[in-house]
Amino acid sequence: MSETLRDEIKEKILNGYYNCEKELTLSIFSGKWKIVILWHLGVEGPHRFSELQRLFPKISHKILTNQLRELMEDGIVHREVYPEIPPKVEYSMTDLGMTLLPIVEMMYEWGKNRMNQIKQEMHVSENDANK
Amino acid sequence: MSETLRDEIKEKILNGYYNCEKELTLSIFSGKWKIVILWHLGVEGPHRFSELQRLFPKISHKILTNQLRELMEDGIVHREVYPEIPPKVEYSMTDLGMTLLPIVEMMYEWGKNRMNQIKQEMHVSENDANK
DNA sequence: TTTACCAGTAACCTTAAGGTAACCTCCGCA
DNA sequence: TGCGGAGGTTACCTTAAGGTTACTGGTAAA
Repeated sequence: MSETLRDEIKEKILNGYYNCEKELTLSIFSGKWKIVILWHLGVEGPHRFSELQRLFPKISHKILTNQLRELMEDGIVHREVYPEIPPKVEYSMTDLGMTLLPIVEMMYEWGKNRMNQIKQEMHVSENDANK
Repeated sequence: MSETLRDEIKEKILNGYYNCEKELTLSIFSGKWKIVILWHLGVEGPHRFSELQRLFPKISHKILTNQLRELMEDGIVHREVYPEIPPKVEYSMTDLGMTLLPIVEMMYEWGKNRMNQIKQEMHVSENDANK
């Protein structure tokens, strides 16, 4: 089977876990940090591990490794090791990963609009409370 | 604050849990059955509870209720109760929900393409194994 | 009288995702 | 001698999502 897909996902495909192909897509980028990682790698280009750490101060070392590894196994992200001292490891989007970007961008636009609506409603209800 | 958003999500917004607005979007439709529910309601129109159950034989009663309730709380799905015997409850997309459909459709297209690639690679590797 | 339909609720259990904290390695440098 | 920076791994813990099972209500049909 495909060499660029996590075993867990392969299993789900074979077991008929998915009702529809869109759930495959969701499996790829659902993960607490994945879409933001994709965004940075896709829009800004390759990043070192420590750069990503600095971008997301709240993510722990292990979790970042983990999220990147899964993205790699799914063929979305490429890992390039430079044999230097101290080590340098760069993560970048694969061609396949880039095809995911339009979806992420739509999610960004939708989320931005929705967030604005929510904040407006929030202010309205604050005013209501002050009556 | 907004009356059409789950308390859990409101909390996440206030706590600065999200790094970016796209994660709000993801929160809305990440859930094992949500995107397929959205798809059916969005493309085919309103459905009764029992119709949805028949569409997804593997989903349990409680889980379906749960997924629908969350979608309602987030303002994506509308619930209409008809005071009949036996009870009739119809679920449909809200206007807000419909704005989510393009994203779901892109996820479907991406997933379909990716699934085809995977199946091709699968056959290739099967042939390799038979050499 | 019992069964089935339709929708919902509550108690409980299981698993996987996310997170913490400690370790390791290789080297340069003070 | 020992610290610091690069990236990584391991053991362990916590939480929430998903799931099973069994209960409720009212009525119509067998």
